[in-house]
Amino acid sequence: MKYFGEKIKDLRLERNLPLRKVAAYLDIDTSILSKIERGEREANREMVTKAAEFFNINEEEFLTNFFSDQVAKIIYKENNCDSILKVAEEKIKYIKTKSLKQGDLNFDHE
Amino acid sequence: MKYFGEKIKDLRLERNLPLRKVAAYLDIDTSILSKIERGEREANREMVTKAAEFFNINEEEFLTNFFSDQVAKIIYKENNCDSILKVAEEKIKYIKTKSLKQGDLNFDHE
DNA sequence: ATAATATTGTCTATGTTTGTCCAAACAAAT
DNA sequence: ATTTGTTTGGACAAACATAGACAATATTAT
Repeated sequence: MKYFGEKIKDLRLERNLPLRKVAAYLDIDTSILSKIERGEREANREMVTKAAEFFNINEEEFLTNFFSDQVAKIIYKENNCDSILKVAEEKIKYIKTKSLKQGDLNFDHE
Repeated sequence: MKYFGEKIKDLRLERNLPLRKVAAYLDIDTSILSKIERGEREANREMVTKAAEFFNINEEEFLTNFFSDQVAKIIYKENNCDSILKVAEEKIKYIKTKSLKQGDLNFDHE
């Protein structure tokens, strides 16, 4: 049960790499990677993709970890998290079926 | 299957109120409420609470609607939404049990 | 002790969000 | 048709958040 940064760190240590190496690949400063690993800064989607590439890990797994962090972060303080997730799931299903014939619940708002 | 703003709008129209009235109670400009109703701007938690108060609606229901919007918005484009939600659920459970004895997965970052 | 690595804090640039204000568009009423 | 009330849109500015660069400090290993 680790958040994204921790996973990165684990992988990095597992392979005995310095921040420098990974940071270089992700094209960010070591200090930033350090912060990401400790949850002090947020990664972004691009970094997730690159990191999956770098560590040769299934990207989807990484993305799931990354996004679930974000979701958890938004709602973990609420006391009805379960219903929130349930409703969110329904909304997404709804969007995905509707989006075939032009979405109504438009989050993008073009 | 409506997003938060639409719900507000429905309630407002149901009761034949102008934006002005509701906006005044929420202490925001009418133009902003108009935008929220149409999904062009985001509401915030305080507005949700106040709106529940104003319309005399169960606050939790409102909050669920509000937060599920946010969750959906973040992940709806991904193709593994279901796993994301599932993992998020687990993470939250984990946080909530752990937080009794000092959380590890700290999103707040104290 | 030295060198490599990692962490931390500060600064700046940049972007995003948020609200205010005004004017245009629209609707309804008299 | 003109007035009145309502809704919407856009310009603008203030407040806020975020990312990254960099330098200083701390930690670890040899």
